[in-house]
Amino acid sequence: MERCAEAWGEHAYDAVRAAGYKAGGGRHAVIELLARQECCLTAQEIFDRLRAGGRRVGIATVYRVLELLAELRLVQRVDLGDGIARFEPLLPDGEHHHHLVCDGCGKVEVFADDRLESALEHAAATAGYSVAAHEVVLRGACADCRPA
Amino acid sequence: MERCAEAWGEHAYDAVRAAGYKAGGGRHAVIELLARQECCLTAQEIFDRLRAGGRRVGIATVYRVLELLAELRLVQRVDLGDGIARFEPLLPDGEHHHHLVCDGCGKVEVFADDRLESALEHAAATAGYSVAAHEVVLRGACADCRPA
DNA sequence: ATACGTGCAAAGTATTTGCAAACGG
DNA sequence: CCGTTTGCAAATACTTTGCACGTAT
Repeated sequence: MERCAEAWGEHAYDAVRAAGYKAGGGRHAVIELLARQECCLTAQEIFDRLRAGGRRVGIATVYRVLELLAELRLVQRVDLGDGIARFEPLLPDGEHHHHLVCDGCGKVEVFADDRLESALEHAAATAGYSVAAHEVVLRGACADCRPA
Repeated sequence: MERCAEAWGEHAYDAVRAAGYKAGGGRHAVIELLARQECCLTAQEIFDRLRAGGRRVGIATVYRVLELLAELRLVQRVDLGDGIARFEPLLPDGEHHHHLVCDGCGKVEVFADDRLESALEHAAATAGYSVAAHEVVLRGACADCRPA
C-alpha cells in the first residue's frame, strides 16, 4: 500500500503533464501531500497542512488542483453527508475502498469487500451504464458507540 | 409503489406527532409534497414547487422540516456529488433504491439490486458496525450518452 | 392562553471567480 | 519571453440562525 501511494504521486504528476498542464508549485505541493494520505481529506485540511508545512499556497489553488485531478480521474471526490467535499487518491490499479461513518463519534473508517464490488459491477451492467466511478457510504454506530 | 408513497405521508405525519411536534402549515406542506415524489429533490426544488402551488413558505422552513424528518429517519439525505443535498422519503418497509448519475447529461436514474443489498449487509456486519443507513452512487455514461 | 412553528432577512460556511503578479519551459 | 499558474480578495451558492409574528392545541 505504501508503495502504491508513492507510485500514485508519480503517476499523477505524469498524467497531469501528459494532459498538457504545467506543474507549478501549487499543483506539485497538493499532489505530493495527497500521495502521502491513506484516506480522504477536505480542501481545508489540505490547505492547512500545506500552510503548516511552510508552503505559501492559496485555498483557491487547492480547489483548482483538486478539480483538475478529479477531471483526470486521479482523485475521487467523496461525500460523507456533512456537506463538505473530501478527496482521496484514486489508485491506478483499480484497488479502492469505501467509507463507514459513525453517527455517534463522527469517526470515519474504511473497508473493502469483494462481494460488494462484484454486486456493484453487476448492478451497473444491468442498468446499461458504463460506470466510471462509484461511491458507497455506510452510516451507523461503531463498535465503541454501540454499547450505549 | 403509489400506495407506499401515500402511506409514507400518513406514516410521517404520525411519527412527527408521536415525537411531540405539532404539524404546522409548513411541515404539512413539505410532507405532502415529499409523499408524492418518487425520487430525490433539493431543498430549492421543494421550495419552488410549494411556491408554484401557491403555498407561502420560506426556504428556511423547508430546511428545518427536512432536518427534522432526517432526524426521525423519515427521509434520507442523498449526495449526488454536486455539493447540493437532496432528500427523499425513506419507506417504512425498508424498501429502497440507489442512484445512477450520468456525467454526460446529468440525468439521475434509480436502481435496486438484491445482491448489492446483501453484500452491503455482509460488509457492515464484518466491520462490526450497526448500520442505520447506507447510500450508493454510481457515476458514468448512460445508454444515450455512451455512443459518443 | 401559551408554547411551538413559520416567514423573512441577515449571517455563516464551503466553493468559485477575477485579476495582477510570479513562474515554468 | 509568453502563456500558464498562483495567491489574494471579492463574489457566489447553499444552508443555518435570529427574531417577531402567526397558529395549533
